[in-house]
Amino acid sequence: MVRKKKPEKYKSIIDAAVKVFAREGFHNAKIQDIAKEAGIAHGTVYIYFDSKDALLISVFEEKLGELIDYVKSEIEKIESPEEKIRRLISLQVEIMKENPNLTELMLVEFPQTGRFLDCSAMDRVGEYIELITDILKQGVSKGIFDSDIDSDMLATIIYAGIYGLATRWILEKRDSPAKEMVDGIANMFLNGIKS
Amino acid sequence: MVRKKKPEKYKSIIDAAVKVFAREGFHNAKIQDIAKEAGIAHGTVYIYFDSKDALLISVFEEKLGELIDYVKSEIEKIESPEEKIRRLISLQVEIMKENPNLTELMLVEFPQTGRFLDCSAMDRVGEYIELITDILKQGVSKGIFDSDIDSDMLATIIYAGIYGLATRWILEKRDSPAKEMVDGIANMFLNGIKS
Amino acid sequence: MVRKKKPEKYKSIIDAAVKVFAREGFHNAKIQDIAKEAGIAHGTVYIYFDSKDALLISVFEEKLGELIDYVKSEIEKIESPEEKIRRLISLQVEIMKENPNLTELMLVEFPQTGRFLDCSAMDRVGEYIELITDILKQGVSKGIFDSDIDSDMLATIIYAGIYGLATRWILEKRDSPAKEMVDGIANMFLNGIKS
Amino acid sequence: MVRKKKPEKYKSIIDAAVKVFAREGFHNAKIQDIAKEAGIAHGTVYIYFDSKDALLISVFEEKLGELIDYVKSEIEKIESPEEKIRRLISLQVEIMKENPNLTELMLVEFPQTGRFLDCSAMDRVGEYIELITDILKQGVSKGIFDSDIDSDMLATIIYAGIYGLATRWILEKRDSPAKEMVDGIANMFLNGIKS
DNA sequence: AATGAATGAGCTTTCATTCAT
DNA sequence: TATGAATGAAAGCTCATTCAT
Repeated sequence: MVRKKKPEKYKSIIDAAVKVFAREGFHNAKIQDIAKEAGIAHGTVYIYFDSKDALLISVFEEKLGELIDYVKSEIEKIESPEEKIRRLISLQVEIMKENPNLTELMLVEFPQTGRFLDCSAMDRVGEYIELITDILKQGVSKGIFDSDIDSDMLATIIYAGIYGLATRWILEKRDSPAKEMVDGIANMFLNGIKS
Repeated sequence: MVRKKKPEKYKSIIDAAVKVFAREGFHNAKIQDIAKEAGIAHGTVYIYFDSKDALLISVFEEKLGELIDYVKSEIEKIESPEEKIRRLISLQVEIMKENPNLTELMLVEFPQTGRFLDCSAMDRVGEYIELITDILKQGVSKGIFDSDIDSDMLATIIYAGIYGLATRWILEKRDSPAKEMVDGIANMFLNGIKS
Repeated sequence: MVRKKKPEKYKSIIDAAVKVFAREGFHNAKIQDIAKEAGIAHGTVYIYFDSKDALLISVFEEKLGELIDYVKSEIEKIESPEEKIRRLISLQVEIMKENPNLTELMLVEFPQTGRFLDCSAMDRVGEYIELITDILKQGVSKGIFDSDIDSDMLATIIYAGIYGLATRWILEKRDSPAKEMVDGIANMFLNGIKS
Repeated sequence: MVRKKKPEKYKSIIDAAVKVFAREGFHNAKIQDIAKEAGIAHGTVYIYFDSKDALLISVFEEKLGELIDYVKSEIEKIESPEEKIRRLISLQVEIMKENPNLTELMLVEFPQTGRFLDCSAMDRVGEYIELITDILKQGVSKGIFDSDIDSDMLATIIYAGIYGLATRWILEKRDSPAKEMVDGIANMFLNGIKS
């Protein structure tokens, strides 16, 4: 039997990269470390990825895609725009709790290193904001949200709020991002826009 | 606080570093480039700073301190908590517009690189959030803001919102952060918390 | 000489190696490329050859041997020493035209890389010069060539001339090595030595 | 006093490179070795040369230029075309004896590695052949050389002969390239073309 | 204080070679 | 035999830092 290039190894390198990039930062991370984390020889990394940069891009694309798809699928199950917003925020926080390394990478490393890379992952962020915009528009058309709001702008603000909150949480290594904080941010946003 | 007045060259290196770190990112920035930007030989940098890391820390401390002091002094001139919040947000945006390099550095490089540095600059951020907390508390005690709010948490959310908004603005290289957006974010926050 | 008949795949690897070594140079050539050229997996190369070096040596020995045997057999058919020299030169040029890759390898790669290899192929070159020496000696003993000439030295010069001419031809990627040039070099050599 | 980038160091790296490239071959030569040979740190090489390739190109250009200029200046002192040819050959042999490393590099490494480099040194070779062509043309116009000869072609043959002879000499590590051989090759060429 | 040539640790990347299948 | 994923030694190159001037 002829073995195929194992996709599990691809995944395991991505996962190792998430850990090491998050722990060390992209520039301080050594391919050697990632390989060690994945339990393989460092040369093997180059069978699956063209370069360290390419690995980072793949990490972003794979993981960001996964997350956004997950959030989308969860949001679709919900009818009420208000609940969608609450769910969006709590989902984000859940994800943060369960994938602190990945979150750290996305929030801290992606903006810094990603901007020098020619990378489609940036577009996924736009996609995510569109998701929020759509929810807001639904809410407006249903008369739940104030019709004065600029959905695009507000979507950005909400995204930014979650993003910024998460960043602070990450940077301060808080143990629990507090259910209260989720509700707090959700309430504030919703109070601010409800008609 | 006593601060020895720094020589001109010290300042010019800091300013050059702000530009180059923002342009290239900390890791890609070369001491050589910073020296060139400052119009000096690269060896000279080491007369004023112990290392590249130390230079980055000094940049953060000097500049972040300046900014926070400026914001504080502006806020103090205002009486109304609501207006203080509005002013805070618009100041932040003003600063962003006038110091895009510095803003970029603070928002994008500081979180990434700063966390590996043993650095007092982090504390200044806390100071800034306290500033917001104090405003909120004033508003609550004056009956302007809802007494249910958790000032600490909300301060973090507001800081995070501004931070996140700014980050997106930076990353998307928007030409104008839109007066509307400033009002939008201020209104939403204030609507959400006003009693 | 006893040579075990080599399997087809052995030959095909040698031929692929000639192409790839000539095209890329020995050091730039990858075993992978040679395998691809031969239509096999790169691991298979190591079933037939111990190492990349060994493959190069085999290429030299196989191909140089073939060529020298061919030239010898052609020369033997001719009686006149003068004609033998002319034939020798024109044969060399013919071979060059028909096997540009191999010629390039022999002329350009062999001297450079070959000298680091412990390799019997060098001896075949000596054999080739002896062939020329013998022709010259025959010519002298028949009174056709000047008896003053030092056959060994002259053989080297003639070999060198052909070699050098060919090298220039190779390096300049000339399309036609010009019948005239063959006659020119032959005439000059012969005029110079005829008694 | 401000030190300038020392040109002696540039020269010493070139000279070290000549030795090491000749000894090891370009691909086997390590920058480390060249630096050691020059008595400097390996990083220093990169102050003077952009890359290993660039170093090789510089070696070719510097040294080949020097040699050709030297030969030209010597040839100009001589009146008789016949003597010019003799001098040319003996000069080449002299140079070979005095600079065996450089000769080896020029003859063995240049054709092999040089062809992959975008390099003006190739042109200098053409210049050298033109020098021979001009001598031949002078001889023809003075009635010393046979008017039937094709100067261009013959120049190439003579160059090739010297080149090829030198190559064999190099490869066989002969101790003395024998005054006789110089005369032999000169005589043969001249007998072959004299009118 | 200022300069910039020199240093060398350390990293990414390549690819010949191995070996489990 | 044949395969090709995996290995890891080895080398080019960078750039923060030093220090003689």
